[in-house]
Amino acid sequence: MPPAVLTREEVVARVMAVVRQRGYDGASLSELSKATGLGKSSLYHHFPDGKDDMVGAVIGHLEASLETAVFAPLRSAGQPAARLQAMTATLDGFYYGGREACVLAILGIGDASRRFHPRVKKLFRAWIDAIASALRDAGLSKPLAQARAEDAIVRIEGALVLARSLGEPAIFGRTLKALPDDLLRR
Amino acid sequence: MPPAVLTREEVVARVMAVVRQRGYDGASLSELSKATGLGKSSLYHHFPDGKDDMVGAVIGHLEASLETAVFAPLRSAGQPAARLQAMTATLDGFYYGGREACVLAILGIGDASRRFHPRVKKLFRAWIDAIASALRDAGLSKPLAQARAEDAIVRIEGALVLARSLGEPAIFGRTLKALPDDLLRR
DNA sequence: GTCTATACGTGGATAGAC
DNA sequence: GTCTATCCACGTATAGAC
Repeated sequence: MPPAVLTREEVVARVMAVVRQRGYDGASLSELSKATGLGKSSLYHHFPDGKDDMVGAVIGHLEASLETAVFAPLRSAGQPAARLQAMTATLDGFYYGGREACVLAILGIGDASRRFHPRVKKLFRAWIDAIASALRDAGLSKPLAQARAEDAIVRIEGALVLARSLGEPAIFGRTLKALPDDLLRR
Repeated sequence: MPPAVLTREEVVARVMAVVRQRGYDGASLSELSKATGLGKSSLYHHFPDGKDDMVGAVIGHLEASLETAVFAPLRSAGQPAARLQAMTATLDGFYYGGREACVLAILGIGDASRRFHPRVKKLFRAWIDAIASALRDAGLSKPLAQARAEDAIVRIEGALVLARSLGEPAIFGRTLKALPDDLLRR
């Protein structure tokens, strides 16, 4: 094994990939070690509190990358419809066209949920607020924008669950495609 | 501990409750033992292949109870709108008003997904078909009924994820309430 | 059918050399 | 910063008495 040229970012990305596929409890240190190319001790060097720290870093990464890649564009100055389409395009990439699960949803299960609930909740709230902001700019009332924004997340998360359960990623794509118009319709 | 007056049904129900809250990997034998009031050895007496067997029994229970409580009514002879409302009422109970996760979604994560994917997929398909049957009876075209039925599951599963992630069960209730009209609109 | 006791692997975590 | 070696707890699973 080469002397680990991975940046912290890359290590965190690989930890996220494992957690995404195996769940928090299913993500063992051995597997995380294999996935990152770092021995267990090295992992503890970078993440003194173990798995908790690693997943904390994953959430931190999500907080940052969602903010810049999803939330900020949703709040920007362009056409609301275009902003929503930008979001769906980005999400299609994030979730590999519906083939990968949502880390936030995964972290709502079992032990992880108690540990990370506050941050997960905050992230979902920020996401909802960002979508609602685009909808308000399109002329929707505040309560309607809020409700539709929540519905957007509902459909995104649900589409991921169903697409993966059926082994039909296309369901996610269809859902994303319909989303902007459905949200903006009056 | 009394000589276990629990029926197999009750044992399976308690296993399901644990899996629902902790996930497949998080559901340890010790916890299952505590929850059922049966020692580990007793569990192996009833379920020789261990956790796999137990979760298999949980899925069997779901196959049966969803068929009688959800699918069959959806295919029955009443008004389509009434059949859909019956479904949402039943689901509200199944999921404790949005406070409990969906076992099928839980089983799509990690190890469990490989093991149980075929049965989970079949169950989702049967559910979609049953909803589509009600929508066809309401006059929708076959492809539209199919797409809307998939969207129904998308929203149900997504609402469960979001309601639990935000700690706002009401999101699930709102989603259920809007569902019949949304599905039937043309 | 249920229990106690136990075997054996793996999980998370640490010590200490390099 | 990374490794090897090791620790202990807990996980799954089994044996065998009652």
